[in-house]
Amino acid sequence: MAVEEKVEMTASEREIMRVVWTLGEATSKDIVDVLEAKKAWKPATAKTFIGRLVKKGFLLAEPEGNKYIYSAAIGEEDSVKTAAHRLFDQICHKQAGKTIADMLSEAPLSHQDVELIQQVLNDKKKHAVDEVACNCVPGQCKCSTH
Amino acid sequence: MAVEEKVEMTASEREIMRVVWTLGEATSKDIVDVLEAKKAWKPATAKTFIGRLVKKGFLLAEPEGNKYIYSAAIGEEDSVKTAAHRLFDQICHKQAGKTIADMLSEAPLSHQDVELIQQVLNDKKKHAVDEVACNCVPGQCKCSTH
DNA sequence: TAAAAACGATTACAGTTGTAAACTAAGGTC
DNA sequence: GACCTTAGTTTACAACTGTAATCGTTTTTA
Repeated sequence: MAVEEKVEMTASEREIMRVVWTLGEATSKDIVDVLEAKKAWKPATAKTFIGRLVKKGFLLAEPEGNKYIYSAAIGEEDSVKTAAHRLFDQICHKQAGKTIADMLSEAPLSHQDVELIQQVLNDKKKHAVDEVACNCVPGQCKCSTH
Repeated sequence: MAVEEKVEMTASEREIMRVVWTLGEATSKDIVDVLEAKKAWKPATAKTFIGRLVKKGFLLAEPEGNKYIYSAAIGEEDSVKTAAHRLFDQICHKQAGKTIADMLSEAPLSHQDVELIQQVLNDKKKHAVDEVACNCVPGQCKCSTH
């Protein structure tokens, strides 16, 4: 089960996390260097985000000499999954299928990805329903007129 | 082509938009009533969001007597698509497939949805590549170790 | 017609976010 | 040992967000 992200991670903070997810363990210098190149952030900016991520509990800071070794407290996949959930929570369940179809049509995919998705889809075929139940409040989706 | 949302729509603002998308045209009262029921927002709160949406250009306000008739300046599907894009912009292209598979596996789908997705997937099969190109900065994804 | 209700506009105010400079303490360098 | 670099901490500050109260008008209602 995915980690519950009660606190939110912003897009900027995610940039920091990506470095840590990639490196496994990173010093602030590792992080600062990557983001200075990619986003032209000043070292102080990256450091602010590091501090906030530690405070939010997304980054672990292990003291090592006079500095810290940072590592992720949450997995990248879980985090992306949580972000995707947040998006889907904002739309009617009935629209989920269409939305996924949209994303799918625009995503760059490898043969392997296609294969994986096909497998999941096959499984879905067995459990699909005739009509997805609406999860909206009256007046907040067109289900009645569907 | 999807509308470019340079300005962002927050989750709270999207709640307002959903009412308008559903009703097509709405008065502030229509909106206030739905959100008062769903989110327990005070009328003033909903009105603040309405004002911000108008300023951001997501809502059109047509004067009608002493009030306004609100309508959406952007389609719901486009908006959801844009939001999905923003999410995918935050992850490595190589992860798109896996992420879609995750979302797919958790989404509530109807037979019709499954059919639609299967069609898109079939099309994808023809254009899938052997390996998706990484769109990351060095140090920000594990492509080198893939 | 005087009071009440409704509507939009203005103001408020704390918390979050993006962006960073300044400060401080520890370590390495000449 | 005096100084520069480095890492972390503190402070700054404007914009955006969530959450609303209040104000000024207009419209409805008793």
